[in-house]
Amino acid sequence: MPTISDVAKLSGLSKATVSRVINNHPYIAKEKRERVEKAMKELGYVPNPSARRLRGSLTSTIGVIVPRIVNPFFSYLVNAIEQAAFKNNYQVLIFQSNENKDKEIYFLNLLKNRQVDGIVMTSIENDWDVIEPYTQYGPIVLCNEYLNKSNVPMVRLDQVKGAYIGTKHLIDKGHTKIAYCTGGLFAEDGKDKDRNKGYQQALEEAGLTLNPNWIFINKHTTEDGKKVMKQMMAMNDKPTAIFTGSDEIAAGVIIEAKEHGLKVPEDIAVIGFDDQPAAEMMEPKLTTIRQPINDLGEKSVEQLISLMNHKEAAVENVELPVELLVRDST
Amino acid sequence: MPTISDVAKLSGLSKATVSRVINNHPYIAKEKRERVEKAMKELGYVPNPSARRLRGSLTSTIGVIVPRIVNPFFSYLVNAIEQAAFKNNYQVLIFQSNENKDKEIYFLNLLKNRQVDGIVMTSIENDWDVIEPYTQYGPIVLCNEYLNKSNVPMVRLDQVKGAYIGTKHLIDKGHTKIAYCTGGLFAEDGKDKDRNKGYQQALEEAGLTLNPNWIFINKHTTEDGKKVMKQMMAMNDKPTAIFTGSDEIAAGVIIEAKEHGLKVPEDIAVIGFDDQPAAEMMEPKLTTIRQPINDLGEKSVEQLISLMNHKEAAVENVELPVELLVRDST
DNA sequence: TTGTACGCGTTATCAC
DNA sequence: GTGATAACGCGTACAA
Repeated sequence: MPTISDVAKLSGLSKATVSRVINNHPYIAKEKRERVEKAMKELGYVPNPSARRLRGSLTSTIGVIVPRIVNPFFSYLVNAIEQAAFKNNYQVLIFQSNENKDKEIYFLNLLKNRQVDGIVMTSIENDWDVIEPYTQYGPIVLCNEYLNKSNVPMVRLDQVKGAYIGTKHLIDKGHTKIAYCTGGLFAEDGKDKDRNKGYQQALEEAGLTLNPNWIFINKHTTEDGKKVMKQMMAMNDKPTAIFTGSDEIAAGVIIEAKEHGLKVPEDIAVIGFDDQPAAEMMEPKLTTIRQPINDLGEKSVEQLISLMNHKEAAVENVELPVELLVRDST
Repeated sequence: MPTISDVAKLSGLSKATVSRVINNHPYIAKEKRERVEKAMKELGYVPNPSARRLRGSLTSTIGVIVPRIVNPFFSYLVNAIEQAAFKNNYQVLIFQSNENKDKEIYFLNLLKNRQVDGIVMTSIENDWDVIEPYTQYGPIVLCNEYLNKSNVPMVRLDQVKGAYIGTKHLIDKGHTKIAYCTGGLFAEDGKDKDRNKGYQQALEEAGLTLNPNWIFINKHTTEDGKKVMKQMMAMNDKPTAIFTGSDEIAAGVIIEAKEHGLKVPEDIAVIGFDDQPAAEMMEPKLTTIRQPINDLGEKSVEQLISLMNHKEAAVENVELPVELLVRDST
C-alpha cells in the first residue's frame, strides 16, 4: 500500500506538492502535476481515508441508520439515499440499529469521530435528549421520523393525509364499519399518532363513530394480519373494511380471509400502506397508499449536504405528499 | 471530542496507561485502571477509529458488498451477516455495488486502507484477476458466488441441486413440457451455469429432450415474468410447467397467467426460487426452492473471522443444501 | 507496573 | 510554485 511519500519519492517532488495535486489546489506547474499523476497511477496509489479523517478534513461519507434492512420500505429508502449521495460524490455507510438503543449510540459516535460527515436517521430509538448532543459534531437529518423539536431538520411524509385518504376511500365505497391497525398504541401522542389522527378525521367527517373493538394495536407483520382477521371473524358486529397500516399486515388479513372462504373485497375490503412490490403480486391486487420513497431519500440527502457545506444553512422541514393507489382489494 | 490525552490528564496518568486500559492489557494496578475508567466516563471518551486504523491495529469492521440492497435475497443476506458479525463483536459496513465495476474496486480499496479488516463479496463484477491482488491486504470471502479458482474461500449453495429438485418435482407431477428461465445466457460456462446443469440433468434422467424454445434467458424481474408468460401463450407447442429461477419472475408469470384466465397449477405449473416473503402471499401460494440464507451469512462470517485471526487458516469451501417447499402453484 | 517518545499517512502553515 | 515540518489521536518498543 503505497503512501503519499512513495508518490513523492517516485515523482521526485515533495509530499506537499503531491497533496496539492490530490486536492486540486491551484498554482501547480502543469509539468509537475503530470509527473505526480503518472507516479500515482504507476503505484496504484489511493489516499488513506483514516489519515485524512484524522487530519480533520471532510470524508465525503454520510451514514444512514435504519432499524431493519430487511424491511422493504427501508431497503428502498436506503437505495434512494445511496443513489442520491452517489450523484453528489458522497459515499454511504449503512447501519442497522435493530431497534437497539446502544447500537444507535454506537453509530452516532461515528459522527463524533469524523467517520462520517453527517447522518440520516430513518428511525429513532433513544430519546432526542440523548441524541441532540451529537448534532454539535455534524448535521443529523431525520428522514421519515418526526419530533416536536424545532431545531432538527426533518424530511417526512404526510402521514395524516395517508391515513385520511385511505379511510376516506373506504367510506366512499360505502363502508361504515372500518377497522384500523396501528403499529403503536393508538395513543394521542406516540408512534403513528399522525395516522391515528387521519383515520379519526375521516370517520368524523362522515359522521361515523369509532368502535374501540375495531382498533388493533401493535401490529406489524403478516402473522399479525392473520391474527387480526381471526379476531374480526369472531366478532358479532364485524367490520366490513380494514385499514391495515402496512402491506404486510394487509397480506396476512387477505390470506386468512381467503383461508376461511371470505371474498376480498366483497366480504371484507382491505387497504394496505407502502405499495411494496408484493402489493401487486397478491390476489386480489392490493389497494394501498404509495409513499414517494425516492423523493424522501433525495430530499434528505440534499438537506444534509447543504447543512454540511454551510454550517448555518436554514433548517428546513419538508413534508412530502402520499398517494392512493386503487387496485382490487377495495 | 475528548482524546486519550484528555483522559490521561484528568486521571493524572500517562497516555500509555490509558491506552493499556482501553485495550485490556494485563499488569495494570486496579486502582489506576479505575481512575482511568472514571475519567473516560466523565469525559464521554470514545476512541477515534481513524487514529487506531492509521496506527495499524485491527478495526473490528468487516465490509459486505452486495449488488442491490433492494433485492430481498440480498437484504436478508446482509441481515444474516450483520447479526453473525455482531455476535462476534464485529461491525459491518454495507456497500452497494449497483453492479458497477468501478464501485466494486472502490470498496475493495477500503481493505487496502484498513478501513475494514475483511470483505464478504456476495457478487463479483470485475474479473477475478483484478480482484485477486486485494487479497494481500486482507481476507476476501465469496458468499453465494463461485469461481473456479482454488485459493478463494467460498460459501455457497448447491445450485445444481436446487434446479434439479425443482425440475424433478415438476416431472414427478407428470409434466414433460417444462420451460426454464435463467438470469444468464444458458451457456456452458457463465452465470447460473450450475442451475442450467441441474435442469438438464433432471430432464435427461427422465428421458426428456430439451426444447430450446422453452429456454428464457436474461430474466430477473416480475415484469420479465409477465413477458415470459405472454411468449409462452403465443406458442403452438406450449409448456405446461415452468421453472422460473426466482420468486419475482414466478410472480410475474402467475399474474399474467391469471390475467388471461389460465389456472395455476392446472393450466401451467410454476415453481419459484428463494422463498421470499411474497411467495406465501401470492395466490396460489408459490412452490419454491428455499435457500438457507441465515446459514449462508453465518458461515461466511465464521470463515472470514477465522481467516482474519490466523493468517493461514485453511481456505474452506462450504456448500449449503437447498430445500424444496411444495405449496399450491405446482 | 508505568512513562517517554516515535510513527502511522495526510494536510495546513510557514518560509523560501 | 514548491518544500520542510508540525499536528491530528493512537499504540507500542523501550526505558525506568
